[in-house]
Amino acid sequence: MKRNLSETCYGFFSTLANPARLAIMEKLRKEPMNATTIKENLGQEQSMVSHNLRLLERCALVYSEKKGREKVYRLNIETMETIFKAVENHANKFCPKKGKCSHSK
Amino acid sequence: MKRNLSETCYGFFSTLANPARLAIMEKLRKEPMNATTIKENLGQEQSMVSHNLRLLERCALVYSEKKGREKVYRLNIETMETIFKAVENHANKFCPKKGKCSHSK
DNA sequence: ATAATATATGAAAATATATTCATATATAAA
DNA sequence: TTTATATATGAATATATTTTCATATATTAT
Repeated sequence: MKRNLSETCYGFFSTLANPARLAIMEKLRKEPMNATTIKENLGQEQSMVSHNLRLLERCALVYSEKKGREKVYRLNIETMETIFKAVENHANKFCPKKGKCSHSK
Repeated sequence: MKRNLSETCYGFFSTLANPARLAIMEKLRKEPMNATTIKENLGQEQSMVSHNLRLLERCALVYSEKKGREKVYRLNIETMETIFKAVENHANKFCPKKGKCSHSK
């Protein structure tokens, strides 16, 4: 399958490059959860959660299943475990101090 | 080593979530290269290349070695091959059409 | 020394993204 | 069938990031 890697990566990484969405992903890594529970657990605005879940789902980083009036989200474990582990390994091996690789100007 | 995964991921992904930087990474994936060659190959502004290489290096996604007045950059292959392959696999498996996972509003 | 080349830096301007607010829709409970 | 709950949507505002420009520094060649 012929794809442009840079473009694919841009979609992928920019979907993940957001603290609120990453917090959601970390929650979902533990267990599936509906949108309201996510909102309550993380103290995020309802509509922000909804916007962000849509982006995550579009990129197939999470799946959802409708359960009555709720919508239960779960992580795409196959992709995300690989990615989380790769980032963890990278950080442990190459980023000596908290904050080094992060967002100090 | 105790780290906050979300924060680590945020630094990592936001460093990668940029088309100009990804283009650099794709070039460096082929072979090491100095900043001027990158600039010429990609037609990017000199100072933008410099700013972006600094971000990539801070996050240890690339390394550099000074060679006279040039600076030769090379990919952190260990990390980046894993990541690129994971994204490629994800896209092939989960993102049926060009543009689906990408940036259509 | 002087000029040329490679890279770096900081700040301003341009652009993109996130967040909130008001409101809509859909489903279930009373 | 009215009310409550869960989620979605669009547009306005707030915030963050990127890009460019002017200029600085460092190294090599003349």
